Amino acid sequence: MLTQNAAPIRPFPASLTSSPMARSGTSSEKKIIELMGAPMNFKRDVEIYGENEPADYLYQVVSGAVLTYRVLCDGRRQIGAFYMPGDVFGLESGQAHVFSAETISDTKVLVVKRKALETTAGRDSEVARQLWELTARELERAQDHILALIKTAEERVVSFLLEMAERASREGQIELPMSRRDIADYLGLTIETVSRTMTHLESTAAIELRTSRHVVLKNQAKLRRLNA
Amino acid sequence: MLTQNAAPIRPFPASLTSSPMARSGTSSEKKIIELMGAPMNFKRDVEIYGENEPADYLYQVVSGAVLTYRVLCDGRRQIGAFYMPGDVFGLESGQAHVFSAETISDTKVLVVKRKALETTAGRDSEVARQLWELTARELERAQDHILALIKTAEERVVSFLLEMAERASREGQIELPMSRRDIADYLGLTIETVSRTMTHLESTAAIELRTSRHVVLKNQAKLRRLNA
DNA sequence: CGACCATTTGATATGGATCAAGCGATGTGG
DNA sequence: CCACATCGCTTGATCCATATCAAATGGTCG
Repeated sequence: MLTQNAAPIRPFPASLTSSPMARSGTSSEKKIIELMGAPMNFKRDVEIYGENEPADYLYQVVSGAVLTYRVLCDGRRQIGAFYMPGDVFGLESGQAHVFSAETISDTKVLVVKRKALETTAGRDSEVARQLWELTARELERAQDHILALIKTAEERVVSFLLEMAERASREGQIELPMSRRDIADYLGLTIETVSRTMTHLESTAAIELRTSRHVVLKNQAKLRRLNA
Repeated sequence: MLTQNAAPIRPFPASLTSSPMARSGTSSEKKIIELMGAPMNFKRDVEIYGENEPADYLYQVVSGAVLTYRVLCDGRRQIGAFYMPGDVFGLESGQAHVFSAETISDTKVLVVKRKALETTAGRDSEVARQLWELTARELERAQDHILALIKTAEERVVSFLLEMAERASREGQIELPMSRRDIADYLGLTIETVSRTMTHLESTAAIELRTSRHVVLKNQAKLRRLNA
């Protein structure tokens, strides 16, 4: 009945002490993690961190994809977000992670020690601003997610597709890294409903399913109308 | 079919220029707005700001209560959050508000010009940290809200009651400032379902409804069990 | 090629929405 | 101060979107 998978393998790079570099007038956009991060690789379906573990690191996806989730006592799983190349995850206000994070494809990330960042932020207001902005963007994403969750099944699926299109498409073609189960748990639906809705969207010529993971947006105007 | 009400009256205090004060090593916890804020009063059911208006101010509730919401094109309303005394709202990452804010009782707030705060944050890392923390807390709240929205009706209502109990109760007695409609739009349910669920919780002795707005938590253990 | 897993499709069940009264508290005008 | 109108809440009856249960299909990897 549980939705989990993933063997918990969680190696950390030995080389992650407070790096003593870069603190001058770094006004270059979104570069903190790029500058300070240590690269790390994960296989697909591997846990990067678990709920309740200390939130000591911040991650940026370089390639691949990651999702975060929480599980209710009876096994229902809520996916918090999907992270694609460029996205930052691992931000938490408290000391411990509220979500678990796991890869959905082979993934390369940059990792930064959170303490190091916060220390730097104390000195460099530009770094502080960037951290704030990351959190604010994450908040905005969560708010959009909330909005999606009050919609009908079809609207949720459409929001999802449009969101993915914005983030991971090449001219209306989306290559979904996640399974139907993941999509369902993100949207608060069942896999059957997600699947049926996709099929229905295809039958109305709004999309085309080259394969179950490869979606072509045939009629974006229509999709936007369906998005409520 | 629309859920709106509230006449849009939106006065701003003339006295809100970047105040030139307080910038030293203010390490006093959560005091930025208290220090810099100008008091303002609103009657009940009054709009404080609207979606798409410039997000120039930050607010802290002193007394009363405020809610934020978005409306979909067909009138469905999603309430983002309820703000009680001490809570800060109006934080936005972009230049414009994504939510509207309106009072649900006569309300006193403290108002700070956002630019002033951000300028201060550029100089004072403590202020920057506080701004960040506020945003992070808001994010956490949104994430909990998401989790609530995948649950059953009863679980949603219970989460809501427990949340309110944490924030606005005196020994298990909650005085709800919001209507059933507001609760329903917060939880993604109908007023009928909220009402029925409350009645059902009362019939199982989990709560007592002194009046429709005055809830007594009779059996918190049971409620917590029902919360999933 | 065969086993396995993800996805789709089909049949049925159900939780919550919708439609429709009733009821009780609050406020207003006579 | 009371009669009445109003509004917010509750309760009841029915409907429907989505869940659940079940099976078929298809794609992938040894």
